[in-house]
Amino acid sequence: MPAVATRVASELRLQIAEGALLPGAKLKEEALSEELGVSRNTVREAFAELASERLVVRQPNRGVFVASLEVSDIHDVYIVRRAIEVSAVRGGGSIESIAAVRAAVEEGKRAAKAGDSEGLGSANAHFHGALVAMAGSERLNVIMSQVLAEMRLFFHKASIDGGFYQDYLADNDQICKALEAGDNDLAAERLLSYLARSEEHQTAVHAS
Amino acid sequence: MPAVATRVASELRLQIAEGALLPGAKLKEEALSEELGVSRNTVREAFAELASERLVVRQPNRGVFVASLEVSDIHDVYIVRRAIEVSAVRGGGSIESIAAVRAAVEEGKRAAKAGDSEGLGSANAHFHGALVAMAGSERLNVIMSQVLAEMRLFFHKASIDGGFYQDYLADNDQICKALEAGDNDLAAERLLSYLARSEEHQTAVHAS
DNA sequence: GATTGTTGAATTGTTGAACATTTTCGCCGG
DNA sequence: CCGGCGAAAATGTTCAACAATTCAACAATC
Repeated sequence: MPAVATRVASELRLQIAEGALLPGAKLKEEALSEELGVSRNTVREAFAELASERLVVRQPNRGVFVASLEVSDIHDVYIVRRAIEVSAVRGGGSIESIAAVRAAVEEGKRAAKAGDSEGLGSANAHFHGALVAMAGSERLNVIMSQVLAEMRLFFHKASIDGGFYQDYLADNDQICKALEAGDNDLAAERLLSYLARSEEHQTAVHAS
Repeated sequence: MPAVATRVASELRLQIAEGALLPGAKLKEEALSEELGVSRNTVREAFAELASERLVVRQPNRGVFVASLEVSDIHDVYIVRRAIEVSAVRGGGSIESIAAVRAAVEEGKRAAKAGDSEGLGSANAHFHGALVAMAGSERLNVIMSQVLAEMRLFFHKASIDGGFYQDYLADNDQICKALEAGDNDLAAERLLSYLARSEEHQTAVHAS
């Protein structure tokens, strides 16, 4: 992807992740074109990239909108997560890749101690990314990073009730311990349990 | 994606799948623009779509090329297949979704009887697509369809040695029988065995 | 009053041309 | 043989225009 279009896509990605652009918001080509000092065509190329990541949806002749996830999408996303995360965990990983998982757990602990709610969410994403990275597949990593980006779309609401990451922190530690002990099946079992609870939680938050 | 750009992308997708555009071939914007009677910008939008599907790769300032898979890519793709196909099979499916799997098996048998090698490959793709569809996840279906499209990139060479689909046909039937019997774990086990053999085969063909 | 056309402005879709930037490649001198 | 020079070619980006579509406001009809 060309340099300028990539920059524009990154900028928009950032604004979506930060919540500056809320789900459902319309992205007008001309407005963005002026605001960012690039041509409409370049904005369009950026749109194409974001659309491929499902961060925006393109409605023909109507425009592009920041993706907004329905309750059914939540379930859909968790099906994907179960498939790739559990598969990666079952396959186990190298010493280094497990160390990366451990590092993400510790990162979460530090954030918890510092009361950094933002950092906790970030560490949790790193943890699950590290799980998938154990499989050593570039494609799987890309898929997972897109899934995590999609999840940020509804984390804004979910993270309101603080302290809900606390439980997950312990889960993550347990999963990591099982991996370090070489008991991949136990790790997978714990991960499945975590994912079930997480999905339930997210669904509950968004049903209201 | 706009209408014209979509049409162009489909056209290129077809030519790649048929082997009219071989891996590594360069796609020149101006040439395609003239040939298809669309503007360069539109061709670029089509490129963006194909790049997101990994059918072409974009090398900045150098152009776009039909993707060409290395041996390491083969392994990578099979990691993804193991993750999503096995997960879907383990989760089982509805009566109708299993019927779709059965339909793909029968489609393969008909093609075999007719000596239609092309149809055999197509039926095999349908079979594995139907397996993933059991999970009922739109995202998983999209991922699988892209993986299958990628695999067509090196099927051209592999399908040369005829009769190699014959064995797979029996495998598919056995997997389907296990699903129909409700024994998802057995189906998953057989699928894993199939995937291992298939990967070995593809690797062998491409090592030469 | 509610549904249905109609009109016109706003937005997206697509084109074509122009220019900047980068790569490619032949060529020439050493 | 080769390292650099420069022209040609291809991509990256912008700009301006027009076509096609959507959308909202308003008129018309029942």
